[in-house]
Amino acid sequence: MTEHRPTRERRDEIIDAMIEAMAEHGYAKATIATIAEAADLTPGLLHYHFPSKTAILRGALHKLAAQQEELFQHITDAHDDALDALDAILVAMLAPGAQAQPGRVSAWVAILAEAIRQPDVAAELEEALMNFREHLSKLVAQAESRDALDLTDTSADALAAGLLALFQGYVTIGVTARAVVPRGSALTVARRMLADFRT
Amino acid sequence: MTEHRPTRERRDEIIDAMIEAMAEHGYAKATIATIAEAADLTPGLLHYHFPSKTAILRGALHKLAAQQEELFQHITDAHDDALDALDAILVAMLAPGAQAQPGRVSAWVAILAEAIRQPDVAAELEEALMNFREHLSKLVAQAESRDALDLTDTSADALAAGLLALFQGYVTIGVTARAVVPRGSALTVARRMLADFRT
Amino acid sequence: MTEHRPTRERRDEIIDAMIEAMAEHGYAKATIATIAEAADLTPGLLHYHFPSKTAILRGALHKLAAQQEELFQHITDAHDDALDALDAILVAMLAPGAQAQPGRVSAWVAILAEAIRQPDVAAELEEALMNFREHLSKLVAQAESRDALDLTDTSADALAAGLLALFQGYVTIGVTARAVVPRGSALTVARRMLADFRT
Amino acid sequence: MTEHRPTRERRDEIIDAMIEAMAEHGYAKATIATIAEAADLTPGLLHYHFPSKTAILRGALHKLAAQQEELFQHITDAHDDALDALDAILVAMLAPGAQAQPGRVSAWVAILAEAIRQPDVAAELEEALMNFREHLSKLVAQAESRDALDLTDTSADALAAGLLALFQGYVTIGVTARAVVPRGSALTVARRMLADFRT
DNA sequence: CATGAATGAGCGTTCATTCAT
DNA sequence: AATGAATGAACGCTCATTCAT
Repeated sequence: MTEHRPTRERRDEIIDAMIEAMAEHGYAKATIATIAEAADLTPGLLHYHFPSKTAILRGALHKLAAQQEELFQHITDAHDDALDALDAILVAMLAPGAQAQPGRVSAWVAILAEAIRQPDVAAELEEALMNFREHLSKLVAQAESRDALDLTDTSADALAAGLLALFQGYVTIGVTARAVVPRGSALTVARRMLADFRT
Repeated sequence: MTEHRPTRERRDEIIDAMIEAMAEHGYAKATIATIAEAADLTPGLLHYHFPSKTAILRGALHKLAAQQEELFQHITDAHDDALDALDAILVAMLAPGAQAQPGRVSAWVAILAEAIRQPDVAAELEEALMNFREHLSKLVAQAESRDALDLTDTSADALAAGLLALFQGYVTIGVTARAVVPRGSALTVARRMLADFRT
Repeated sequence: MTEHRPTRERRDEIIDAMIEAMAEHGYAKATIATIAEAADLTPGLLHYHFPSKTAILRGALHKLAAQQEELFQHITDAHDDALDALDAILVAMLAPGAQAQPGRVSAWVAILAEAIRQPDVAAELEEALMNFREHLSKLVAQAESRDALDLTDTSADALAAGLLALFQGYVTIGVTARAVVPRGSALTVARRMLADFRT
Repeated sequence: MTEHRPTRERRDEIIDAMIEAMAEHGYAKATIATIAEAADLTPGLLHYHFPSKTAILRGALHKLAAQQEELFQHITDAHDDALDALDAILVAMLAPGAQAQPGRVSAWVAILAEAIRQPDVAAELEEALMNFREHLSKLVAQAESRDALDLTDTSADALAAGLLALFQGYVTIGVTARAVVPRGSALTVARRMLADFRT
């Protein structure tokens, strides 16, 4: 019999189990039973701690986003110059072997797909992406204010969104059709895509 | 009673019905019954023409890809200069209102999600993306050969893949979290991302 | 394997099976599986023919009410005099052994209980009871027009509703606490309750 | 943390909570968790004080019946004449607005429904109804002994049961199909139904 | 080719009850 | 006496697939 533990900890375990399950099978096949088994729990317990499967999914999305945001923040803190920080983020997202946890990426893409048909997931996703964009936007704006970037005809938000789209696209293709992107080319290309904005 | 018609036409109708159904509800809710109704057929008949639901999905992916490829080809044929053609493709993919059929985009993203867990779908998707890349790659290579593009440190395939990733990312975000991308910014940003490669 | 049959017939079989199951166990315990087994069908088939369990319940209510109404009509047709018809209905409802099918009565009470929490069932029930009342009301009004009944201070609808309440009460108590009503007393008492209205 | 209190009081609180919960949602939706919340207790504690959910239900039935019996007794005590007391009970049960607590009535009908499938509940219900009948029976017998009622061809128990059926029927219809009974007609009709027994 | 009823495994969810603390 | 996490069986329902006609 499973030991008793406070809800807070159990919820976290369940979320981790869902991420794990989604990484392998996508959301639809990440059944309550599968998740429960992965966490060595019973199906009933999952619904004791969460009102629905979607709620677990939202929890997973929130956690993945928080970890990503944490990574961005960590990189940002480690660099004095905004442009350096931006480049370091490019490296973290696109360098070969950067996606250290391919499972997490699969889980992320699975969440994207769910967002299409579950409005509450879409809302949570939008919030997360908005946070990422804000983070990138701040760096871009800082660089511009030091005349390190030229945003003529466009805006910090626009460029940040473009970078986000680039990340998202590379990641998605990486999971579904790896061979399309020449090995190691993502970082190089992304850097040159950013180059024209540099002064 | 529905009139008898050759398999080839029926298959096409079924595929259209699946695309339509997926556009509205995603893959999971695009049930055989729903598709059958949309195509004004009976569930049994779908399995007469296709061995499985996945097979219909592959057909849908194939058709959407073919239509996209056709669009690329049409644009390419209409421009003498490779760089002009590339720009026209950017416009077609990213200009505001370019995604004239948001349903098709939803269907496309739904297919992406399925590709994660269905290897045969992933294979078909990879083939389609590879074709797109080849098309873009050819245009890039042509432009380079005329010294209109500078691919130092990278390759035509790499740049083509980057553009593809950018399209994919913008499209995905557009469907799931529209507010993240400032209205009308996609095309402008994409053009400047390409600018550094121009000579 | 069960033979194929048109939906109309299957629906009727399923409704009968639900009535049977409710008679024995009430609605909550009349599970889809139980009903299916009683009709020698598979659970999935029940949902092929009905959208929900409640829909089957509504069907059962409709059928029971129709049969009751048919009985009323048959009795009415068999008597020239409205008062004779009313008395014959009292006999049919309250005479000892009148409730030839105690199971049907149990099913009816189970439906009553469901009507409390399912608004759509309540609506269907109200319609059925209204029909009964109308039928009794017409008989009462006929009798009054021939000066066989005196409705001073009240109305045909009111008396009809009172009779309905009396039926309902006797039937309910008969199913849940039989010993409370002295054997054979229901018809006698009901007749005397009606007596004061007679001229 | 809830203060410790003797079992007797806790049991009463739990029973009240169940009545409250049933009034709103019927028996099936009156879950242990809901009841516990309403009583500001924990689920585990309910099973400390009661062996099962049915036991709580029996307690609720007992309490509602006791309150009804108390009302009957109070009315009886307030009238010297048995016939006056009977009439006052009719008023209390059937006058418009008499059912001051519609929730209690809903709870009562919900209990009726449970009695169909739970024999121990049926036994408790029968006992309660028997007590009501005895009470009415005593009043009827008293009136007869004073030659105020004529029970030729029937008995005090029979008439008492008939009145009980009438109450039950009006109450049941009132909860499930209010429109069937013309507003304010119940008391008038019931009085005339009793009239023929009067001397 | 075509129909649509039939199948059955599997899904998310509920909930009375148990039990370690 | 009290907590609240844990259990597990059962529920209504979905749906790709099969098949008699």
